[in-house]
Amino acid sequence: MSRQDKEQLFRYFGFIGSALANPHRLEMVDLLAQAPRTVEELAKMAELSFANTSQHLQVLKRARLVSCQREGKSIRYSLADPLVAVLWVDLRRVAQLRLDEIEPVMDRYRAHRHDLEYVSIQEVWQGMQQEEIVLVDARPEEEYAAGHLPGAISLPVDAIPMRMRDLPMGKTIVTYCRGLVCVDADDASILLSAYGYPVKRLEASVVEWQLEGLGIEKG
Amino acid sequence: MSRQDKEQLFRYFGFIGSALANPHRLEMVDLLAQAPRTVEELAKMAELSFANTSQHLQVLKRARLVSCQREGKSIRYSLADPLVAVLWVDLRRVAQLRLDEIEPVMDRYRAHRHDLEYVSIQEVWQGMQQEEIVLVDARPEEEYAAGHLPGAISLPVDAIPMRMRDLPMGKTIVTYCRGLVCVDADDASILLSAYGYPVKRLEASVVEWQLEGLGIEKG
DNA sequence: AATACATTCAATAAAAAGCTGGAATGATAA
DNA sequence: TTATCATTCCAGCTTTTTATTGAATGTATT
Repeated sequence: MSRQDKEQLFRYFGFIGSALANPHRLEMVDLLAQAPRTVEELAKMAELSFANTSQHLQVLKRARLVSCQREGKSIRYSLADPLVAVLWVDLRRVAQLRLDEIEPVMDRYRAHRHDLEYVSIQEVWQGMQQEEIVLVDARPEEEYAAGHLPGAISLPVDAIPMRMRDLPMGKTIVTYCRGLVCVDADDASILLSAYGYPVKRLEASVVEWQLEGLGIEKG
Repeated sequence: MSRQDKEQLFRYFGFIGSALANPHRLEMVDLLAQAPRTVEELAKMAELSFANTSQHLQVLKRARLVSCQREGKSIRYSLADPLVAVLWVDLRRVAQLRLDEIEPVMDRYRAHRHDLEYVSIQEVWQGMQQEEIVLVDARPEEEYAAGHLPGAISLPVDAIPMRMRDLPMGKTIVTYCRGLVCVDADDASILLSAYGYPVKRLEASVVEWQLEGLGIEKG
C-alpha cells in the first residue's frame, strides 16, 4: 500500500511537471506572470490559434497553475498563486545556468544585449532611495497596472516617441520589462539613449524583484 | 528572426520542463537530492528495471539536470547543481499548495502523520543552540554522509533497535529524513517514542534547511 | 587476453500529447 | 427572444513519450 501511495504522490508531482513541459504553455505562464489576460490576448501574443491556446490553458488549469474568471464576454486567466511565478523563475534559472545552448540564442534574440549597460536589483534599490535614477517600465500599460516596481513610470516602447517628454532630465534612466526573455527594455534603452538620455537596463522582472523581498506598487 | 529566437528559447525552457514531466524521473531527482547514487541503487530504490532507469537518467542528463562519473565498475549520478534541488522543492511546494487531491494520499502514505508532533526549522535551530534537543537523521548512512543538519546523529530506521543506546537520555529527540515524501522519520519517531523517548518530527529535508540560509555538515 | 559485470543502445509496441478546423456552448447584448 | 461573440469541445491525425526486451559497449578484474 505504501509504495502505491508514494507512486501516486509522484504521479501528482509529475502532473505539475507535465504542465510545464511545453514551450507554448511556458510562454503563457510568462505572460500571465506579468498580468492577467484573456484567451484572445494570449493567443495573439503567443501567436497561436484560439483552439490551441484554449487547450493549453485547460492543461494549466487542470494542473491548478492558473485560474480564470469571466469578465463580460471574455474569460480572463491569471496565475493561480505567486508561487507558480517563483517556480517559473526557478525553471528559467536552471535552464540558463545549465543549458549552454541558450546563450547564443539569447544573443541573437536580444541583439543589443552587449551594447547595454546593466544594473542589479540592489543598485536600483539604492539609486532610488537617493533619487538618482528614474525607473521606466517598458511593458504594456496593463502589465504596469497589474504590478510594477515602486516609483516606476509607465512608458511602453511604442509610446516612447509620443510621451518621451514626460521624462525628467538630469537623472539616469533605468529600464525594465518582463525580464530576460523580453526585448522591450532593450528597445526602450536604445531609443532613449539615441535621444540623448543616459540609460541603463535592469535585467530582472517584477517577480525577481519580489523574490528579493522588495515590495511593488499596483494601479 | 526575433520571434523564432524567442520560440527557440522557450523550447529550451520546455526541454527542462519535459525532464520534470515524469513521476519516476522526479523520484530519482528526489533521491539524488539526498546523495549521489549508482544506476543500480536508483533502480532498486525506485523499483524500476535497469534499462528503464538508465533511460530516464539519460533524459535527465540531456536536460543537464544530473551529471555522472565513473566509479570502479559502476557510474554514479548526482544532481548537476543545487539549483536543481531548489527547482524540485518548488515544484513540490506548488503541487502541495494547489492540488487538493494530494492531502488524502499523503495521509494514507504517512499513516502516522497525525500521531506525530512537528517542529519548524526555526524551532530546531533555536533548540539546538540551547542544547535542548538531539537531531536524529533517519536516512540511510550514505545520505547522512553526503550532507546532514549540523550536529545530527545518523540513526537509520533499520538500525534503531541495535544502536538506540547511543542516544542521550533527558533531551527531546527531533527526527528528520528526506522530507514530506519519506516515512523514515515517521517510523523512527514511532519506534523511539515506543521506547520511551520524547520525540518530535521535522517535516523538512536538508535542501529546505539550506534554503533557510542555514549551513550543513558533511562526512 | 579473457571474463565478468554495470550500463547503455536499439527495436518494438502501446499510450499520451499535440495541432487543426469545424461544431457546440453559454453568457452577453440587442 | 434572438443574435453575437469569446471560448471550449470534438474527431481525426501526426508526433512524442514510455516500458520492455535482448544485444552491445566498455571498464575492471582475473
